[in-house]
Amino acid sequence: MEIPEHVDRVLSVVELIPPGHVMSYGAVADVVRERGGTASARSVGTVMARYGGAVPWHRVVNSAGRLPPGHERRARAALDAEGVPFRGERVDMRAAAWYPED
DNA sequence: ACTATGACCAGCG
DNA sequence: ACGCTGGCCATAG
Repeated sequence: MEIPEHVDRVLSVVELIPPGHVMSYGAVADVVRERGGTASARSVGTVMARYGGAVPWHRVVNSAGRLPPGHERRARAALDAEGVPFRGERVDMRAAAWYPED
């Protein structure tokens, strides 16, 4: 099967996220655009839903720090193991949010 | 916490 | 190319 270009761009950004940190869908979209591609928060979510299995998808959360619907359990376990700080059910974005330097 | 509205993009006919 | 639809969103009220 065929992997579209924009999908590859999104996935390569997600791969950059270091363990112990997270990025929001919107932030990933921003980086993709900085890199000359096109993306929106929602399109990133769609890509993750379909092709996220090959990358650290659990490091991508929404801007409120909520985990992806249907994967809360697994994401929580993975993030927990990496030492990502939580505030109740949500990731503490202030402490865990990450953005690439260049 | 919940709803409503906005905005953007890929997929499909 | 074009319009339509829906999405693991964002933000304001």
